[in-house]
Amino acid sequence: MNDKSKKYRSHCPINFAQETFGDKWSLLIIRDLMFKDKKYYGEFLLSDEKISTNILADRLEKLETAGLISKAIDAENNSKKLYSLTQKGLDLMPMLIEMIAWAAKYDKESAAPKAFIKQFKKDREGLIHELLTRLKDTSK
Amino acid sequence: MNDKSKKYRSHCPINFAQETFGDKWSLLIIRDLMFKDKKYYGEFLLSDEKISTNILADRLEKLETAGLISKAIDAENNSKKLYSLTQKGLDLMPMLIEMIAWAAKYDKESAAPKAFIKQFKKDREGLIHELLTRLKDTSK
DNA sequence: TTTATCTACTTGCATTGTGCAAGTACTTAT
DNA sequence: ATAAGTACTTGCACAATGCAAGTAGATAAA
Repeated sequence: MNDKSKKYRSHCPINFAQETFGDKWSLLIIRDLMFKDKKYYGEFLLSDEKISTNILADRLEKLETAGLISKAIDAENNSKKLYSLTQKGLDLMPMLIEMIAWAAKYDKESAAPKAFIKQFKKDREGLIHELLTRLKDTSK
Repeated sequence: MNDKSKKYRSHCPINFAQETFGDKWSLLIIRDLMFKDKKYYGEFLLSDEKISTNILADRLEKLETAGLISKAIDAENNSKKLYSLTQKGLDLMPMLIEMIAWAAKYDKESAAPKAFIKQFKKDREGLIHELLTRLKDTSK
């Protein structure tokens, strides 16, 4: 996309979300940033789902354009770039947590940690708060 | 897919969700069933995003195979088929509500009803309960 | 200081998915 | 008996994805 004139199929909120991060890969990148403390290009490439490098580059750029993530030079190594979630990206956490809870319920082989699901059922708000706090700490 | 051997890229819950309904159209169909009281093939075709008929047929089949929706003959008209959400599909409501809230926050032109967002902020659980109750009533 | 390695990409091409237009089959209304 | 409604299927062009290979700048090792 060269200009800012992205045309949405509609302004239905579900559609807006869909068009922003609803492809096969974007949410996996956000997951890696949000729950797996990944920060570097090379780390995203290592995820189980085996994203290919051209798609990763494309999605990182789209997510940055959409304002969900931001990119910076790593202070300790100028050849590395540091990716992180913006507030807009962090605000997806409640949605992702509901998604995880749903998948944990319906996927018999779900890899969702049991402690996570247990805490979700007991204290959803506390879980979200804890995760956000941890994210801010690790990015310092 | 001919057999049951669907191979997931991983059993990460985010990925499971993604592979179940993470294409460009599935969530819009679920939205129509969940919030817009649509039930018939022809009604889905009329949505603002203009899904094409071959894609709609394909997604309805996939969603049924995935157990998110079910299909029945309309009692009042044998040429019509009645689509509805299963429990597995209904269980996506919390996630969709979070998605709507996120999109309403970040899309300046969001079509999300203000009353909806207001109630979400004030009483999320009550909103979900109300919506589920209404769905069960209208399907009677 | 040259060479290798690391990191983040880009490019090319085959395969797969999507979008549009048209057609079909069964059911209901006239 | 004929037309219209409903839910699809088919064919083909175009776009997105997936894989393999290549490139460019920064850092580390000889």
